[in-house]
Amino acid sequence: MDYLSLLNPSQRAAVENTKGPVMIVAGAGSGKTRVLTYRVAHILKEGVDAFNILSLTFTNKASKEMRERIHSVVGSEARNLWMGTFHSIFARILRVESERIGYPRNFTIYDTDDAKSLLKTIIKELGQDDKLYKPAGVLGRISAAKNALVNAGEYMANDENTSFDESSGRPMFGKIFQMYQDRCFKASAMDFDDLLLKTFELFKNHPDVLHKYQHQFKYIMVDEFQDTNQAQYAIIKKLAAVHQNIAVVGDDAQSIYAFRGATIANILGFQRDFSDTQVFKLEQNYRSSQTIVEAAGGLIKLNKDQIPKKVFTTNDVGEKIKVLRALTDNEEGRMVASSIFQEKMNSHVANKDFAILYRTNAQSRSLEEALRKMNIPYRIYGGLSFYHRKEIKDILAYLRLVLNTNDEEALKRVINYPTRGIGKTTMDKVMIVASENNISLFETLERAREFQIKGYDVLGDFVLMIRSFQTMLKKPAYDVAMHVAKQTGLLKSLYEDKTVEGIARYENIEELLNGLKEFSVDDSVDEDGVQKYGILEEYMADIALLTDSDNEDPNDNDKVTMMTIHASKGLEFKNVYIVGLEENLFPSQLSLNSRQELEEERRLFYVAITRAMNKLTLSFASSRFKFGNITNAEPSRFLSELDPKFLQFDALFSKGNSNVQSKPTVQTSRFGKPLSPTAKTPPSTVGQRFNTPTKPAAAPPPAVDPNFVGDDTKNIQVQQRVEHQRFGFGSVVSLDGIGDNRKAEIEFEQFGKKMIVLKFAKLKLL
DNA sequence: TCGGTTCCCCTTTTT
DNA sequence: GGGGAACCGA
Repeated sequence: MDYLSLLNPSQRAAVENTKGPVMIVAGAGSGKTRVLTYRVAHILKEGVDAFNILSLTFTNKASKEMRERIHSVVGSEARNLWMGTFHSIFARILRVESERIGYPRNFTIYDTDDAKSLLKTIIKELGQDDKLYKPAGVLGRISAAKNALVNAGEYMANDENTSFDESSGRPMFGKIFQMYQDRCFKASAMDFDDLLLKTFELFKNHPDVLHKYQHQFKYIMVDEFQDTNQAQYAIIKKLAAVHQNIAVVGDDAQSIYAFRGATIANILGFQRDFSDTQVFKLEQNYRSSQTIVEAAGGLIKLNKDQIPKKVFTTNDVGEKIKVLRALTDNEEGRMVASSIFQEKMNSHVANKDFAILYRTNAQSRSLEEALRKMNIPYRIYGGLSFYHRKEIKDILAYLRLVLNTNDEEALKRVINYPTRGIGKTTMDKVMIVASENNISLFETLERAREFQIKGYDVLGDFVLMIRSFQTMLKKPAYDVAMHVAKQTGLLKSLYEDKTVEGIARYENIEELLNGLKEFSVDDSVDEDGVQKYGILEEYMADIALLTDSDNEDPNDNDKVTMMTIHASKGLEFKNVYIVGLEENLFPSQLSLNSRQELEEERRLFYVAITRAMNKLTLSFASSRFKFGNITNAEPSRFLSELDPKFLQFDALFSKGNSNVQSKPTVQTSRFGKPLSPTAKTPPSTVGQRFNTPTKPAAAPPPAVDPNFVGDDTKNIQVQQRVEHQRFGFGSVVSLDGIGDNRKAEIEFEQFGKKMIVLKFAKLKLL
């Protein structure tokens, strides 16, 4: 295959210059994956062994896709490439080298839930308040430290850290960090960040190990370089130090993980650390229409932090970007669904050519509902992924425990599920004994009788059960898992649950077991001609870092894609809908504190726009459900940051509302209050054609007085008598929250107690 | 100890 | 509007 002829000059240069440090600045849609693919193929054609090539990507999806594409160029040799995510490649190295850092080879990888749960346990053990030391917050700070290559000991030794924690009222932070590390170690577990930090430390403290990998990886490639953090960069810098054949590919305009420690400084650092770096810029966009490319380019220019480049395209001008305005989030869903339906009818595009992108996972609900009603098949990526479902985590926890009885989080999860009479009291006792004797929970269970723990017989049964599973570990993974599912009673308890959710859970377990079966069967044979099969240990190592979308059924993929913008990076679709373009949602409320954060949101919008090939539709709603309350929403500032010449507003806008784009009108449609004439929305023009159930826009409950005017509630007091536009008379019982979150608990004469968010409620003070 | 209920907090974004 | 923890009664 003459792949070189498929490349433009700068792409070709990026592929052919395989020696020395290379930086490829690749604009959106500029054929980055193609370049990376052919570059690997090219290196292989030069006679380099696949084992000597390391290619790091950011997501499983990206690495899988790239491996497949390389496979199609060079054939089965692609199998031997070291190609995967940072986390999975480093986990693999850490398992091989585990004894150097005192871990067993089959260490557990704690996911975020495990980590938070462990932190919570520690915080309670230290007698601290978990409102002050919020597990998620503590984990975030630990994570930030690790990503900056600071371990617990170093953290505590640094005055700046300790005084910061003291002044922020969290003097115990260092201690918690230290204990967390100790407990992870005792549990033979690592969290995601440990996979990076410990790899770094492994290389730093064991030069012979570093030497080995430095010489093994003669060629290194890093995709999405703009999203690497300090730890990731430090590791690849070490690995590349000998051969210096390192190519990084990235686009600063698509850097959207600064919140997680990714730093653009790596791009600048690279050229400093590798002084003779060749830089190639890929600026021709092959993906999107001119309209889309130029609209996106105009938007991203508003950012101060960026490396200047000029992305251009020779594609058609294409259609304008449509902007849909809805009254509610539900209507937004209907409008998007109708639009997709219509588009399919008119242009004969497949479901899989559509993507709906949103800022937060929570937005998927209204869209799902609308698509379902119109019988449009869809698939949601991310969110509560398969491996995070309770029933899946339960069975995996059993399997984790069988492989690693030190795994405290797994043990706590399954010890009383299905219930076997081991409750909180017993477990509290077990945990105390364990920590007094400095032994694991599992060992404590084994010696429960010796420690005179009440209920030692039941505990003993549990231990025996786990031990009996361990005798099967050399059998195919599927056999073990099936046995575990049956013996623990887990399968039975799910089978007996005939609720809709129960059936779904049972099916999920079936799906997991099917996956295991597939994994267990291996059509190859070993040297002795014996059929090989996958064992549990291998399976668990494989899936620990899988989050979603890897068990895709290729025969069942003509579906509309729904995902967060973050998850969409690197993908492309013919028709893209970006929904929820509202202030405080996109850009996120939490990003409004600094220019840097706002610019990251803008880059995120840039990423979203540039996913689209042919048609792009943006939408927003004037009101949206948030925390169970209807909240008003203003159109996003990002809408007015797009050059209006690229936009086409839907019918609503044209009706005497010409300036709506620069200064969006906000409708207060809360609780069915009649809308001003301009906003009297007919069902969206597309919606009408398809019999969407005639929509009572905001689904308003009881009638309200349209002329009701609320008072300023700034000085509201407890016991204040009030009148609510819907609930009538009542008095304030208590007040809570500050600023926009200020809430009042009000006892209404006819409706009882209600929690009212003052910002949105219309209250008369009496 | 357990199951049901209330209540609280929540929302970025992901490996 | 939902999930999870805390709370409560049997």
